[in-house]
Amino acid sequence: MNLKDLAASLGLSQTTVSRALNGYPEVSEATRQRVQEAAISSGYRPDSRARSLATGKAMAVGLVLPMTARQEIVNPVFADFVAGAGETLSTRGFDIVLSLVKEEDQTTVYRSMLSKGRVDGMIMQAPLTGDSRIALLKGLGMPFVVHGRVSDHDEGYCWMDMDNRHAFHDATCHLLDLGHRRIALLNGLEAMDFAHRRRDGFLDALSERGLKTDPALMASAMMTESYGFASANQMLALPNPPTAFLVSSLLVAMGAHRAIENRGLKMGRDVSVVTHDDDLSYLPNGTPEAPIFTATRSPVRQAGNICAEMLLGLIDGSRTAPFHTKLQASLIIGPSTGPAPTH
Amino acid sequence: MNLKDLAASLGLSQTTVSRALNGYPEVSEATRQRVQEAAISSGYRPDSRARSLATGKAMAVGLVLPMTARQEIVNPVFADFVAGAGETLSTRGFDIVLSLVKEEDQTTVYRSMLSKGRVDGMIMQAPLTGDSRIALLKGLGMPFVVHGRVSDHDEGYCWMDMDNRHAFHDATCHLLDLGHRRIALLNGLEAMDFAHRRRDGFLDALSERGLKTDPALMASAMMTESYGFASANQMLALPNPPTAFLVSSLLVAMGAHRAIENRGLKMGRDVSVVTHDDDLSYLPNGTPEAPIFTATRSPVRQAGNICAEMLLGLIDGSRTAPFHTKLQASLIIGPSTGPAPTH
DNA sequence: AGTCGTGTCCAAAGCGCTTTGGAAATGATT
DNA sequence: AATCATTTCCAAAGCGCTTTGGACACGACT
Repeated sequence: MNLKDLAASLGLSQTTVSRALNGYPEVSEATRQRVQEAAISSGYRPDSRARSLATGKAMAVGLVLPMTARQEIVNPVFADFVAGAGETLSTRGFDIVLSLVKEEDQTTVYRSMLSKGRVDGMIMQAPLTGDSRIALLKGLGMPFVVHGRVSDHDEGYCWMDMDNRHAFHDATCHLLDLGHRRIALLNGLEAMDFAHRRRDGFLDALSERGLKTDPALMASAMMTESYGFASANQMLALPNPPTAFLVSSLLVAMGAHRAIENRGLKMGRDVSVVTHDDDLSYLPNGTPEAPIFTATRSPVRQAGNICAEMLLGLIDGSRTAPFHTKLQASLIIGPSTGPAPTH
Repeated sequence: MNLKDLAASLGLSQTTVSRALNGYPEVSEATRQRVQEAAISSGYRPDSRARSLATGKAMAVGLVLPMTARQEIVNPVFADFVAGAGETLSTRGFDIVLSLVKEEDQTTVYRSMLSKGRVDGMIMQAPLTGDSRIALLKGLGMPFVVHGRVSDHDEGYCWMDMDNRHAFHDATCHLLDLGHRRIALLNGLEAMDFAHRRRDGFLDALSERGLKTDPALMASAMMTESYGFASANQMLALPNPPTAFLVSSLLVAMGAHRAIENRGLKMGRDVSVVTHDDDLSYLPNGTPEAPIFTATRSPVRQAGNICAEMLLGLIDGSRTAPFHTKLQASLIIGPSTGPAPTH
């Protein structure tokens, strides 16, 4: 059943039926009523392609996310981010078209987006340092928003980012204020741009207080629980072990926690831990009333909301690129931090 | 730059240009060469809507996933599942259109899919017990595959499922064989269909050996680390505590592990733990050589591959619904299980 | 009676592609 | 030289919608 058939069955023109269905005023209320009923009872569903072709609007946005084929790992924040973006987009009638991009095949990059008209704009997630995909997106001449940014090149496009540098700077200061002097950094893969910024925040805070960094207390890897366990365990075995850990994700913090307990130490008393918390729905940091870890929190779901909102502004023309949004993480104090032990 | 312009600039007809670009044989190699070069240099990108309208194929599949608005939780396996499905689909030129469906608004359910032509088929994830969405999908008259199934109604549509009942039956037997008699079940939300099946497998194994179940040793909730910690902790405090835990997810198992260690017990010696492991990329169960937990493993990413493959078969007509795929989990033996302590 | 809105509807022209049913040119065969 | 198959190309008809530019009827106002 298409519009033509529906119009014929009603003895009306396609124009009138289309207008009746889409709420245009040039049609009498009685006719509109009649048309709507017929549409429902006949199970008429408009063809989105035809409509999109006629209107020029796809009513969809593309979401491109990297899949490093080598490591076969999927970004754990993805689910919550997409939930946030989807939430915002669906209230405005937009769909999400996923584009899983393997890093290496730059030729077929954005294949789905390569054919025109599928989406009205794009959101890019998790840029790497010096990510070339941004230039690619610019070349497509389509509105886009980046979740995160590329350090050496953060102008000329829209991005939304958490202030990673500031968050880790503050977290480090918090530990320093508690008297900690040997602070370890368990960072994410430094190929990711945000990890870069976090390290900078950490290092700046230390050098502001005239402290030197110990390379043995800095690790960087994919953010898994096992990594947290192994590297914390190793650092705690050093002759001069750290009294505090600054950690890049809750999962890694859980590993560090395990390593601490495993050595008969108590987190928050013998060793302090501050972690970043993306506030993933399936990985809560305890409860709001009783967090497990002291954390710099920035809900990634909200980031999804904001990116979507920004992109929609770009698409409907109410805003023009480039503009940016920077979010500040909030420092949540939990029982995982305490004064540096004195001995 | 559209096909018409491109054809005009080459002095050819649209027909010929279209055929040259799409690899039809009715065009000379020289012309094809010329056309392809012109297409690239002019930055021609075909309009997917127009193409889709003309061919009748959308070259996209819809992925509907529930978002229980109440709990605001996102299914943690989603990311890996979509990675698997996306992997398979992208090699065949298919895109993924996401549809985040809030449970309650059944009216706008599959809004994106409600307008015709956007997708050629759909994959549905994480069905609830007695999920009404399956009837809805049937009504759309479009091929679809369900990841999981609905217990009381698993005929008449395509599904792919891990044999949850069998896996948990075997895991329970494994613990029974080790001499455990008080075994606790930390299950997922029993509104989820798979949780139902897992409980059945667990209960069947117990009753086969003539053992009764203790309601105090059965918990069911969203699968978070905190839940694992809290309920394991509570059960271990019972006058007659369990000697083994059968757990529904790695995250919950980590919480249980924490509770065990927290009480000064040692996992694998004092208390055994078997968990299900979806093999999520960002949440590995140790390493392949050295798993942390004894686990029933079934990679959800592979499930994504299979669902996509099934759906593609349905779409291209090489297979016809309904048919099913049932996967068996493999039992991985790790250090988290050992003989029941005797005292 | 003539004019002017105003409300209601329609025919037809796109949107940019694929595909059908030829047509023209070329070379091979009689 | 005439016939036929082959190769190479094209005009035009969709696909199903939106939207432009009227047409027509009707009552109101001069």
